[in-house]
Amino acid sequence: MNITVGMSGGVDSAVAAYLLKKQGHAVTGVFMLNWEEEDANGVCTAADDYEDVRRVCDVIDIPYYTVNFSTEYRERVFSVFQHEYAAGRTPNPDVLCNSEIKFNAFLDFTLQTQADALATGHYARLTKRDGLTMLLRGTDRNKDQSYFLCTLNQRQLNRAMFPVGDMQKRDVRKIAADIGLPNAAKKDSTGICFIGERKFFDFISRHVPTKSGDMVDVDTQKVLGRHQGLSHYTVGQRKGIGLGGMGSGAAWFVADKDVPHNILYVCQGRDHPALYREGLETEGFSWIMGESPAQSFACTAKFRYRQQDAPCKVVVQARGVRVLFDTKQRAVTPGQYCVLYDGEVCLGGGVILRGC
RNA sequence: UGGGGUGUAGCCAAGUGGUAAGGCACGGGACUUUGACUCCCGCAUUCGUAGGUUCAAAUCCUGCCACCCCAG
Repeated sequence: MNITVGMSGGVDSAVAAYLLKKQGHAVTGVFMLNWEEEDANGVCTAADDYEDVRRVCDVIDIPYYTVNFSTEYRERVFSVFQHEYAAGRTPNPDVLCNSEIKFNAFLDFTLQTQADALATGHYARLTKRDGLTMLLRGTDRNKDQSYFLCTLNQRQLNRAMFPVGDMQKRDVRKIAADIGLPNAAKKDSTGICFIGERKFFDFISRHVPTKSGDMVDVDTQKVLGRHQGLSHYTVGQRKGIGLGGMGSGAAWFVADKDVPHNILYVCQGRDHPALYREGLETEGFSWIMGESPAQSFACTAKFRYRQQDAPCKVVVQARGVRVLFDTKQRAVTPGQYCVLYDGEVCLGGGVILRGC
């Protein structure tokens, strides 16, 4: 097969490319440049990453080149990111990036280049069942990235390959080291995909209009201070509230946001009841199989990445799903994705409209 | 300008003669392909201020300053 590997400069995609080449496929490494802003130090990290791609591909001995989807990224991912924050929600741009850029704009592009499939270094697995492509959690429980792939559809998954999805991260690094890949010990990348680690407060300030307002105690309704713009806060957040020396002495957390009135509601104590929700509703829901398994059913849910699965009941609604947790969950956050799982199988995901 | 009280880090607050607890906030790091959470580390040579007593004072004494309360 002719396989294009989306290469980031990291070990996972590098080893993915190596494994496919070793299996006899015709592999081409492609580096995507989707964000052209320098970081706080004036450094363009993408240049360093591409340099790693070059060196890796030389070692593996495969052709490589770079493509630029920064326009598509800005229009289809970043604009949504901005609108969501402006609306008081906390978006997950990386989920959107997978469905709109990597496995959409980029996938289409690679197919036009005669590639048969697009491989990435994601920790997730694919398997066929009844003619459908199922998305499974990555074998490495600590690295599982199926959450980020929750909105991919059959068309996209049918052309996708995740060569390291059934491996442990440490084994991936070992292979990288064994074959002499220069990035074998490179630190895992973090931050928004393609944008990278940022001082988030400043980043939001630059890209989203913010307006300061009152911080109100959810219990007493008293104004305790000023917030610096609702977009800077996420439900359940502790950092940045700046309150101290009051009440019980415990830390304060963001309980809720009133966007129309520009009020940040805060509460004291990590386990304050105001932080808990019985369930949630999503706006729309993307089913991996194309449709829901039933009108209502039991399964587990993650409503943020790297969170333990919460057992729940799901009811499919006209738009989206309604999820009722077996036990109350802390900090259900509008804008984040609620991803459903049936054991190893990722059923799909939808954006959280509200906790309830 | 009679009486009483209080002044310890950005905030709250232990400590009443033996060489500055703790919490919150904040900063840094770890974790992490979102944002958060979490964890770890750091954070008052100094206790309103000026003197005095003492081997030794945030702790005792005196003056001054500030704030609060009661009475005027």
